Amino acid sequence: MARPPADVAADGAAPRHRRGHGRATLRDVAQMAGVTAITVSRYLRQPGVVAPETAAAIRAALSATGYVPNKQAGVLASGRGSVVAALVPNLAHSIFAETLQGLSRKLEAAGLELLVAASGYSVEREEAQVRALLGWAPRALVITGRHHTPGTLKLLREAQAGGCTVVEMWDHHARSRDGFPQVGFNHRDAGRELAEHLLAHGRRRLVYVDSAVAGDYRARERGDGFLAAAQAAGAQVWRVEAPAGEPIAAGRAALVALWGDAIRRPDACACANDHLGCGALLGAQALGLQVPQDMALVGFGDFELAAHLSPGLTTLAPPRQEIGERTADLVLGSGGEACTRIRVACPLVVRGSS
Amino acid sequence: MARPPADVAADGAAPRHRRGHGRATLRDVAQMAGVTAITVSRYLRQPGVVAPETAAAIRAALSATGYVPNKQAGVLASGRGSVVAALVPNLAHSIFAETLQGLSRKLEAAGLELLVAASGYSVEREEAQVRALLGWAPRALVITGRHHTPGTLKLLREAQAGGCTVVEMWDHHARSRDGFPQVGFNHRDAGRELAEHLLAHGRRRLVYVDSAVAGDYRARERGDGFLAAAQAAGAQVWRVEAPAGEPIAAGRAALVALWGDAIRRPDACACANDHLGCGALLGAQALGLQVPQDMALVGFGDFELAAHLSPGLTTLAPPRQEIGERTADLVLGSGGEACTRIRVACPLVVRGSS
DNA sequence: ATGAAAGCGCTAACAT
DNA sequence: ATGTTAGCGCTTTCAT
Repeated sequence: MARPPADVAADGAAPRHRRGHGRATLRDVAQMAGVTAITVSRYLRQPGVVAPETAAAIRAALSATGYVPNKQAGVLASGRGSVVAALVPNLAHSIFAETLQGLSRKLEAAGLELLVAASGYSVEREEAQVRALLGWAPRALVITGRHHTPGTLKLLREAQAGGCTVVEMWDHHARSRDGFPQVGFNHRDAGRELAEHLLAHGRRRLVYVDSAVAGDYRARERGDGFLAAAQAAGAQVWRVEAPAGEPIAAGRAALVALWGDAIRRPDACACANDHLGCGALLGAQALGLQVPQDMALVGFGDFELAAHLSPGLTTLAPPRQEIGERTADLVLGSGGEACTRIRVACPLVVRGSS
Repeated sequence: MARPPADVAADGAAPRHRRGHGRATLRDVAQMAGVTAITVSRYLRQPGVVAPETAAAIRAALSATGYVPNKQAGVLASGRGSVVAALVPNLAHSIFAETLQGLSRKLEAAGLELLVAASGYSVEREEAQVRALLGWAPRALVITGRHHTPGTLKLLREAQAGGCTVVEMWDHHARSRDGFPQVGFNHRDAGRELAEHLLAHGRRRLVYVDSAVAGDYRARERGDGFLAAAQAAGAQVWRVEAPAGEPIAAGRAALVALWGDAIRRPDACACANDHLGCGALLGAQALGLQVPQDMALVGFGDFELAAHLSPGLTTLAPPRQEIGERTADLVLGSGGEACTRIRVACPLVVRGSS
């Protein structure tokens, strides 16, 4: 243990209780090395500026004490933090988890740390989390999507004004009202692409199975694009909502219900995501349908399962990790300051289901 | 000394160098409310102790300024932080992502925040990350597994001594040399259980396909348990390593190689994880084998894919989210201080592949 | 119920 | 190349 018992009598006045948590501080290291705190501080940041002998003494003291710098103090004193805060709907969803992994990897290389929170697709929770995250004075705040409460927007704008880089990921919109940097793709266009694919294959009775998750507006927008494109082509098209609950089972149930409706039976079905899509595929097979002959199926997300069913599920493949990496570039300022609205590709992956 | 109000109009005289990042502080709020900073601070923490009128004035000032408390300052002054740091091998692996989601959800409810990092299965990177994370004086440090470098162990012990709760998750060992709280299950036992299942079904030529990831010692330990149990039963058993690269393809390749070896062809194959296992299953099907007649297959992890192939892959289902939740309980001190070594169940899920 | 003083551990600015 | 001083924004302790 490095630190002498709680108080020092050199002061003359009665020392108050020491409040620290007992770990070695810069002063402890400095005393041991026979210098003052600022010298150690300087050594830590630019080892070159201290004299070689001093450096050696400091190195010795550093390892003898097992010194770990207190970052809160550093941030407070310097005004610049090394934390990046990221807010996603759910940490476990593979698309966001992979994005965070990409983000984390690049940030780590730059010495930044990642503070995360999950909003559960609720904009109210999102606002509370943004407030809490901003309390750390992060260097950047990465948020999912472009739909936020007015309160959140206010917080984001203030943070931005205070020098915090704000990035919206997983979306891309040419005329976004708030104007934050973005890294993503347009979900309306994505939905449109799925419809056009099905139309090109001769489908004329299209249905969009929407997510049951209330706050998933990106799924909703894909549906909007899907419906618009199908209507523009003069095809029949409508939208249903998947039942709540476990998404693969929900997709299955949705498909069974759709097929059961003899009056308005679709010949193609687009699902809001690949979980629903794979469920629908499994449901179709359970019903003995031929996919894609009886029913074409497409999804969104390119989840792992989609590639390994047979037939495979046709889907759109967002570059999950790349979104995180490009976001990190933006945060690090190495992405080219010129373009702060990055559109990533979201290619169609055609498999057997369509 | 006296800091001019934040919104000074007559700022001209360059009032010292102000180092703050311009956001409203407690003092700004206090001035506007006609009280001092400490009163606002108290109001924030225990609204009941201030007079109703004062409270009203403070509330008004709070929302007028859009005050966001600076947590670094709070932690520094109070000595108790609200950050929990978590270190996993990879944020994108579903098992860890779900654990983090469970952890995050429970911590959020308690007002704690989550700082994450990914070690990439490297104990050296782990040590660097632990050092960096401890710099935030976290209330708790959650780490994956019980194998660490001596340097990491030293850091962990010092942190623990300084009041930081240290938890090892995803492992459980009765006589762990370092003695940190744990939340997990024993991987040797898990491997043994897989072997016993296969032996009980009459298999006598068993192979364990180990992970190619160098630092995945838990996979290695499952293999140890698997081999020990098979040997104890007098069965033939050996271990191979999956090829490096994308794990489903690797599992496939491993199975093809195994079947191709006519001299030592197994009748059952346990894979280090379900990615390899599903790959092996797909490989067996590609070869035209009957699963499980020609070859029984088991995996580990209960990844989503395992349930949806046909036949389904028999596997061990670790309670991924529960591990995060129980870890949170430990961190929050609500898990019952009595037992700091929590063993969670990891049930065998028998499907068609065995 | 509110305030004043002190200081958490560190770094920016201004010395030397 | 190293030290001194002041202060980041907040909360503690001790007063009123």
